Amino acid sequence: MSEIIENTIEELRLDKSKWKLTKFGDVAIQEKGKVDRDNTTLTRYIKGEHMGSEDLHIRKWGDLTDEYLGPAFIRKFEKGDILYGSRRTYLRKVAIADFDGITSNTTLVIKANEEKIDKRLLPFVMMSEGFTENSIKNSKGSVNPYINWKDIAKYEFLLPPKDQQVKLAELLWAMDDVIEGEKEVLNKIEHAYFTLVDNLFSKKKENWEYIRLDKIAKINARSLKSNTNPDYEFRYLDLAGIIEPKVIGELKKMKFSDAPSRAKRVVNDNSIILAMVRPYQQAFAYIDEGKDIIASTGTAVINVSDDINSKIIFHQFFSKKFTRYCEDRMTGTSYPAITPTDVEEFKVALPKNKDLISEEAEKLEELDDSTKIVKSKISSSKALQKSLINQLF
DNA sequence: CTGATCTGCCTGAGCCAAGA
DNA sequence: TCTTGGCTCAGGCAGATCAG
Repeated sequence: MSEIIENTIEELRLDKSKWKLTKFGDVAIQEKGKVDRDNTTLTRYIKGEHMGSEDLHIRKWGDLTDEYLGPAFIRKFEKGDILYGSRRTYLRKVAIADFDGITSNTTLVIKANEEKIDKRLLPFVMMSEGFTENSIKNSKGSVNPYINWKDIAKYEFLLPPKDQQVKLAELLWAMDDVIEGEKEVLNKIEHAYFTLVDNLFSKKKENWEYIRLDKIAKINARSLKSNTNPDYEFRYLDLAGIIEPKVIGELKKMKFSDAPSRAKRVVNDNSIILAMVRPYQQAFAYIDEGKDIIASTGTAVINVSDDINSKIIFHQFFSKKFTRYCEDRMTGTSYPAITPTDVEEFKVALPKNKDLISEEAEKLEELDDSTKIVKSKISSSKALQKSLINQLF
């Protein structure tokens, strides 16, 4: 696919001289239609939170009968309209409605002026860096920056001639199709993964044994002592370091003398790290190479004994059984957390047949790897689409 | 002294109200 | 009615404090 795009960009570059500097207000129309909520057949509404950043698709909505809805929700939108979140425009909330409904006064409802622009192309103009930059730069208000229509309408960009608009819109939507397809694949794989995890670990099974974790693993075995060399330099793994389940971000390098007091737990190779705070968020990660990583005391560092494939332990923490276990035990209202003791006492499931351990662990790893691959495909497809958008507008 | 828990600060985001 | 701006709530974090 990337080849097609390269070629298209090449082709367009030659022609860009024919593109016309155009004001956004000339190709887009702000819809201000209102809804009488007591007297309407419309049932769905869209709040800011229903729109995702950099996601053209509406995936969530509310139902009028659901719950109380603030009086600001009076704006009518129709299928095909573009919704634009006018508050905090750096969030890049641009979405296309695929049904008629109601939204609030702070969500702009926009229609394409189809005499000037192909309606399928307009949303991508709004996704561009230039458009977003304009919105951010012209936003008013300190607590809640927002953009006014007149400042959006002033925004100028290069508009291709109609025949090219059609081609570009087709290309961009084809890329969108690819991304949506990949997302669907991801959903399926993740579903398969969690189904397997729960089948293996959440149900009692014959020929499996249930063993306290501390019988087969060391938990928080090593801590940095206060007499540690102040110049000792390490990478610090705190809760912010686990950006999503199983994913470690860039870790800050620091010296012991500058480190926060909670930088204590020594991480080894093949360590399982569990964030004990808000365990339902599953900020759990597997560290292959743990040399010179120090974790915060908000985590449990688990090292499974060598004769057991530690991956089969790691994946159990993503089971419903473990989530429920945590929910039963965690304490604190604003800062719910489990303790190292809870981790020690958790009973892990292991097949009595040792061969089965590696076999199941491998299946889990395979699904996990596929997830990673599809995720990276999605992010590179998105990056490609984004870079095309920014080369165009 | 070490680890667990509390408290308060900061930020993000939605909602609402006053002013033009 | 539109524009502008602040209030409020919740999440997240980290230093302070507490308890064994």
